[in-house]
Amino acid sequence: MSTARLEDRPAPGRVGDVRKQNLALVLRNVQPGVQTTRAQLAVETGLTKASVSSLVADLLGAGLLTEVGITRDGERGRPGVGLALNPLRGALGAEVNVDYLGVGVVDLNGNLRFQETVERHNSGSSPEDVLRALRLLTRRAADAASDAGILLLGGGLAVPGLVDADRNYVATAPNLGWTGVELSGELEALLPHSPFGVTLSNEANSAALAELWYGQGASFQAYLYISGEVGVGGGLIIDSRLFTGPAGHAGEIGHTVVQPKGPKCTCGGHGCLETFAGQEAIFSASDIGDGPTGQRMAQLLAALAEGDSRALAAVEEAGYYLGVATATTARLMNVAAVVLGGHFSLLEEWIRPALQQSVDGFAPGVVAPDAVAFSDLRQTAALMGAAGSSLRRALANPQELVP
Amino acid sequence: MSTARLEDRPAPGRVGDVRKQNLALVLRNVQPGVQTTRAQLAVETGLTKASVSSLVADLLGAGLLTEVGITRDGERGRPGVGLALNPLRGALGAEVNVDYLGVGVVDLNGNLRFQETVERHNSGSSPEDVLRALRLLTRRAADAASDAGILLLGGGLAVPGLVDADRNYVATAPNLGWTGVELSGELEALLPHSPFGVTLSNEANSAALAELWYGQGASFQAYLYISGEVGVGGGLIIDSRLFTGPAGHAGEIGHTVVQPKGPKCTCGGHGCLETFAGQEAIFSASDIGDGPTGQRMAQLLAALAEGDSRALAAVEEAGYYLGVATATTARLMNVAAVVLGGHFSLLEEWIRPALQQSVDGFAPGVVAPDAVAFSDLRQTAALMGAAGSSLRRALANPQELVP
DNA sequence: ACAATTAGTTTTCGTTCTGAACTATAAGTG
DNA sequence: CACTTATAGTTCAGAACGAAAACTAATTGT
Repeated sequence: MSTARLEDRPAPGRVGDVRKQNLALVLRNVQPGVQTTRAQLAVETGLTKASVSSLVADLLGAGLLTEVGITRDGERGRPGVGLALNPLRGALGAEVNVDYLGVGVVDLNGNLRFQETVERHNSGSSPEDVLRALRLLTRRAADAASDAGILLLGGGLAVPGLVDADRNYVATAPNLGWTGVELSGELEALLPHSPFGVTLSNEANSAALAELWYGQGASFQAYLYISGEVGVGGGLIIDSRLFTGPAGHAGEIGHTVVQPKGPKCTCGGHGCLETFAGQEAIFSASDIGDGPTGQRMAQLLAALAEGDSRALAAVEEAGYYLGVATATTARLMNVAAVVLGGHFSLLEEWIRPALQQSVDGFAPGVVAPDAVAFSDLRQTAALMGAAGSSLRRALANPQELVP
Repeated sequence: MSTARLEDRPAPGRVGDVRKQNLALVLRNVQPGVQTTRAQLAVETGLTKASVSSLVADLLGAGLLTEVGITRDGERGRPGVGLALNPLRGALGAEVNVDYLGVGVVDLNGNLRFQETVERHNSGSSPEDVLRALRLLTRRAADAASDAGILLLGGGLAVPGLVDADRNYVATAPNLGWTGVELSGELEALLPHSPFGVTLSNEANSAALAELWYGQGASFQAYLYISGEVGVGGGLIIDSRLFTGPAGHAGEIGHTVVQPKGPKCTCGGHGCLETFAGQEAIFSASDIGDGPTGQRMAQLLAALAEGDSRALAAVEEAGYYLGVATATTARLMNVAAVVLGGHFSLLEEWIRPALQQSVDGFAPGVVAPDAVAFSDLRQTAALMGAAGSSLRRALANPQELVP
């Protein structure tokens, strides 16, 4: 994910880079689902009308913008020609998780135009088998996009593990049982010949981005996203971008120390957040037996609804330690909002008060009540984030599509 | 400090911005204390020789570079003209701390050309009084620079508190007793008419940067700096830059939660790192009475040397909890190195083993032994960092000095 | 019908980089 | 010692691009 950092320093400075920058600058000023005009873009970007006209011509040629007729606004003067992001361009999003596969198509306006999820126990299968199964889904998604006239510019694949996006490499995905998997060929096969290719991402990171672009996070520009799946994943959004850290693995909130005297964790440490807020921790503290995740979750929710004291205590404890981690993040990184996703969304009613009380105790006045949000993207979060990342890459590098 | 973030997007929107970028690009490729040539710069930057010659001419005119005679390297061909950063350009660094004032002059090659520290109990005085006293020092520093032929391009003032650098505003400096102080006039008075002015910074942040540019941190590009002064301050260096967080206040490691069951902290929370590793905590746990800090510190060191069990236990506990905070930072932010400064430097012998053991227990294999370093900049750290920031501003914006 | 107003295009100009040719200065060679 | 080779640096023509200003187009108001 050092890609994001490379973008920070567009450095050299050929004269041609100016146009590259300005193409992206103009495009950045076209909001999804909002019409604009050349004149308005000139005002917003500070470029002259002449430059904007020329840039827009290129962007129309690249298929990223479309003219949508005259915008007669009743004002005096010649009406502008409406411009909007081309709804017939999109990206593929895909997710491999422990017990399901998901695919989707998101268009440039941020609409989820197609979506399909199938249950599949992936922790036993080899990466090749899983990706073969996924390919059947992506092919259907690509066909659906094609039928709707949507051209897919690229795609993203989210997996629950540590990835190196630059090398298409999954370093480790504990819950899938994958280690050191190189997927360049498989990614290309998911969506052949797309201009921006298919890139790997971490599932919690992608979900965090989905929340930013398409969900609750839109109201903050900085927050900690905590995803309750089999493990406890995280993503840090700062300045409306994903913070990846020096080596691309930031946001591992699940293994921060929230209780030095706490129990041993699978990561080798102890007192990690995951040992209190992970699925297994909550289920076993609630005295819920083995079984499929969905079923155990239903049992837990039933127990909570009945007021079962063990279940209530377990979820309250999870909320308490989520509060510790949130307080520490707020202090250390100056990130004073938190969005909870995955299974935590289902537990909002019980987690919210415990978390708020905890965070107020540890960092008074730092995290306001309206800075605690719960995701409602559910199972589409990661795949929408993966698709969104691909769309952002296209929007940030429009010159690659200019003829 | 949103300035730092603006620099992230140097977007060469105008054609003229290209030159601005390239001036900085060329300058960035001249290492302090290392000679280079136009030809070498052309290779390193990827620009043509023609462009580099033109850019270098401007930089010579701006006084940022100097020609240092012919570099006859014995190789065939015409020898290049040596180019180096102009040692006759520098910046002022100043620090207001609880019990001393410090000033210094750092030149473009990173040499501390002048330095003076005076003891002064500042926690009682008003900001006006303190800055008046500081002005006497900065005037002497400016005179010394002038005598040495050094032109001061700007300056920096480090204070132990939360600052808003863009508005020259100290939001709060608990240990000085300052709240909501606006210092624009005072800063200008410290160094009148300098091209880049004098800017405010947080003391721990500046020390962290000094460590990066002039100290131990040079060997890492990402680390957590922890400063033991009256409080426990911190600075996060990521990608060889200071990470300021969304609102500019990141790095407050002293108030991260390391022990939920721990004692109440002055910040209103409890179990903060500062309650275990702060000066007061260590002194009182070591049974050392009141007195001037230097004296108490000497007592502590003596007790440790004698093998006093209470002192040893106190410092060991501090190391243990510093390890917790370091482990959490490593996991959350993917920052796997730590540099300790301030009074912690003096305690290296006793803190190092406790910290290393702790961090290995909580995040095994994440922080290598050689990724734990102790500062040896002592009292000059903050002022060198403040001066360095000013020099970096100049080097990053050379066009402002081009005639 | 005509003025006023806003949208967008055309034209000219200045800036800055690139590339190629050219000059300058050294070390090696016979 | 002249000549070749290699490297450093300059000069100049050409191209890309945005800025500025003049111009055309399309609409509302009087």
